[in-house]
Formats: sequence, C-alpha cells, structure tokens
Amino acid sequence: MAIPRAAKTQRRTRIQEEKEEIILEAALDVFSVNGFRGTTVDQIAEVAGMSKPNLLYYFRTKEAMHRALIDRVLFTWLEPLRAFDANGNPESEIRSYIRRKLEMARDFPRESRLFANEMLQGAPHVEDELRGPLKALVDEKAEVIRAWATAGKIAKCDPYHLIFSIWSTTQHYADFDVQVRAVLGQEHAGEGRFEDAARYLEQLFVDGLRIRHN
Amino acid sequence: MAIPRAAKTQRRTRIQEEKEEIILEAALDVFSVNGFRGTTVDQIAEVAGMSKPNLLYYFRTKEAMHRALIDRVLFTWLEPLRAFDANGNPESEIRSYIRRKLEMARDFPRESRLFANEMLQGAPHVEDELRGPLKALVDEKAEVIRAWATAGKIAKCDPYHLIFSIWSTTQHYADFDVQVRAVLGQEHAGEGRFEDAARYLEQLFVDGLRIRHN
DNA sequence: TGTAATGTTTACCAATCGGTCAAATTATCC
DNA sequence: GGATAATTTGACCGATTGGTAAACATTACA
Repeated sequence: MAIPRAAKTQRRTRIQEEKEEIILEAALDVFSVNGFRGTTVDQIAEVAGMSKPNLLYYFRTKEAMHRALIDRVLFTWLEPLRAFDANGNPESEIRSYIRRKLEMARDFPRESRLFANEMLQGAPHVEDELRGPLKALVDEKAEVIRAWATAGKIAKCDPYHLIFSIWSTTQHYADFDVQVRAVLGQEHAGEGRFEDAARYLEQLFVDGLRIRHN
Repeated sequence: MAIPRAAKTQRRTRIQEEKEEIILEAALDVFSVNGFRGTTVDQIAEVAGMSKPNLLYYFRTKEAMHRALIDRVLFTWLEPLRAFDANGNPESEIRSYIRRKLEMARDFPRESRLFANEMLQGAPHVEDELRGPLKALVDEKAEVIRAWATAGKIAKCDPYHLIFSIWSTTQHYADFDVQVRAVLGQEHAGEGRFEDAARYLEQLFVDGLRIRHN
C-alpha cells in the first residue's frame, strides 16, 4: 500500500529527504521566474527530473510546494534584520546590514524573486505573516533606530522608510538583475557590480550625496 | 466579411479606439498582478466585460496585448528620467526626479508592477529595448551626474548605482505595496505614506543619515 | 435605404492544466 | 529470503488553456 504519503510518516526516509530537496530546488527555479499562477507542475517535474505523479507523491498539490518554499524563505530572509543589534554602533550596524542583504541578493536571487513575485500578486499566501511576525520584528528594530536618532547618533528620519529603502536597494540587484546587467553593459556587468553597489550604498546611507548647497 | 482585423485598417474606428482602450485597461489589471504566463485571456475578457472571441478580434493573441502594454509603459516610464536636466541645479534636479518617480509609483502602480513582473521573468519580451534605448538614456544621464561630481557639486559616486537606487526605492512603494501597508499597520498606512516616503528619500539622497562618527 | 464593412456571438478545437488510480517496481527490516 | 512498506510509473480524468470558424448583428456611408 502506497497510501502513507510522506507527510503522514513520523520519521522521514533518506529518499524522502533527498527527493523533497530536489523538488523544492526545482520548484524554486520555476516559481521564482513565473510566479505561482504561471508555474505548471509539469515544468517543476521536468526540472526535477522525475515524473509528475512521482512529484505529487511527495507534495500533494502545487500549493504545498509553494507553501513549503515560502515558509523556508520567509525565515532565512529576515536573518539579517534579526541580527541588527541595538547595542551596536549605528554606523557599523547599518553598514553590515546593507552588506548582508546585498550578499543575499547575490547568493540567493531566486529566493528574492520568489518573494517579489508573491508581493506583486498581493501576497495572497503570506499576508498573515506580514502583518504578524514581520511587522513585529520591524517595529522592534524601528524602535532601536528611533532611539539612535533621539540620542543624536544619527539624523532624525523615519525608521520604517529607512528599512524599506535598504530592502529595496539591495533586493533590486536580484529582482531586476536583467535590467542592471543591460544598463551596465558588457563593460561593467562583470561580477564586480555587487562590490560597486556595496560601496555606493554604504556611502549613500552614511553620507548621502553630500550635495553642495549654494 | 469580418476578416480585416483592426490592425489591417489604416484609419481606426471610434469603436476600435474605445474597445482597445477598455481591453488594455483590463489587461493591465490582470497582467500586472499575475504576470504574462499567469494571466489567462478569459480573465482579461471578464474584466473587460466582453466575450473572449470579441476580445481576440481586437488583439489577435495574448502576446499582442502584452506587447501593446509594454510598449506604452516603457515610453511613459522613462519620462521623468528624460526630464532630468543637465543644466539644472543638482539638488533640485535630484529632488524633483525622486518626487516624480514617487508620484508615478502612487498614481500608476499597475504599470510599475507590469514592468517588475517582466523583469522578474528575465525580460523575455523587452531585453532588446533595455540594451538599446534604455541603456542609451541612462548612459547620457549618468554622464551628467559624473560631470556634477567632477565639478565638486555633489559627492563622487557611481552614477549608475545612484540611478538604480532611485528607481528601486521609489518603485518599491508600488511593487511591494502590500508589504509596506502590512508593516506600517493601520496607524500609518493611510495615504500619507507617500508624503512620508518623499520626505525621507529626499533627505536620504541629499544628506544621507548623517551618522555621527565617533 | 441599401449594401458593404465592421463588430459580436455561439459553438467548437486540440493542447495543456492540476491531480488521481491501480499496477509495477524498489527499498527496508526481521 | 520473504513479507511489508515505500516509491515510481503509465494511463487517464474533467476542467481550463489559447485560439478558430462561421453565422449573425450592427454600423457607416453612398
């Protein structure tokens, strides 16, 4: 009897662990580009190198695969923000936060795009997580930033929009990668663009453009 | 004979103009949320309030609708950058560019999302336009910014990444609208968030966070 | 007002969609 | 090695996909 689906067994088989990993890897490939609606189970099965029924043996539905991916990404995606230290030095904390987010954009662009796709669609699968855990974490860190501003350690600014601007500028290099490459052209589109971006962004957030006021 | 499709006639009928507008409006609704692959012709037909064959009388294929939308958006989307004036004052030029891009994110969020969806999918329909006209325009404006830096009017910085950062921070309020609302919560998610963002971003780009160096 | 061009609809197509089922195959464990 | 559970497959399902054919209705224009 092949009724006991993967989810039902308490202890996961070696094969289960391996195959589920292969499937999620393939699903990430496809979902991150085409979004949930634009992705077909057959596509995932082909990338994963297994038959569709076999794939559906491990994940009952397309939604189950998507949900598993989103859950995983949501957790790791907020790691850098969690590491934001209230007792640290404002400059080094902000610098290292930018650097970490930029490294994630470079090393995990598919995860970034999966998340971006979900946002574009109005977050139908994760709106609760946004309003709950995400908002709570951001509220906490925003309070830290506000305290720094009150203490005169950094300029007074809206801490929420500060966080938004770090998110958007860094993730841009994953989500809009094609555009970045196209605009930079052959000359500058080498892998050095992430170092250039890091240098520019750290300067922007720390010093701004230092426009000379006449 | 109903063979002469809309495209074939030289002069467009009143009905053609009206219906094509209705269709593109509906298509923008659906494409901007679900992306190209995730959108069905039936969805567009329903939103447009007409039958599928009738819709396909004006646009032969799903691709034709998408192409028409992309072309239109690509042009208007670059208006603010074209308006960027080499002879203007650096501070006011950058400030007004930010303001204009933010207004577009507020007033045309669907257009922003349509473009974002296309980028996430690797720009399969517009890669040529990116490498051609877009790159040319950005190259031109980047040269202006570089000249300002050389003249000591603004800090030395990578002009391309400067432009990227303005694009990403402003479009974020359209593309990630759900997330922004969720994080800001009921209290601050009123329509004032665009003014808050404008104030914050203008400060960021002009002065940075003015971190006190110990 | 007549007629030709334009516009709309119903019925339909093959291909693909997400997912099921039972049979066949393979791994596990006593 | 044999029983039992886990895994894999091919055949298949009804629904939906993008798009077509042709009959029908409406408009524009002489």
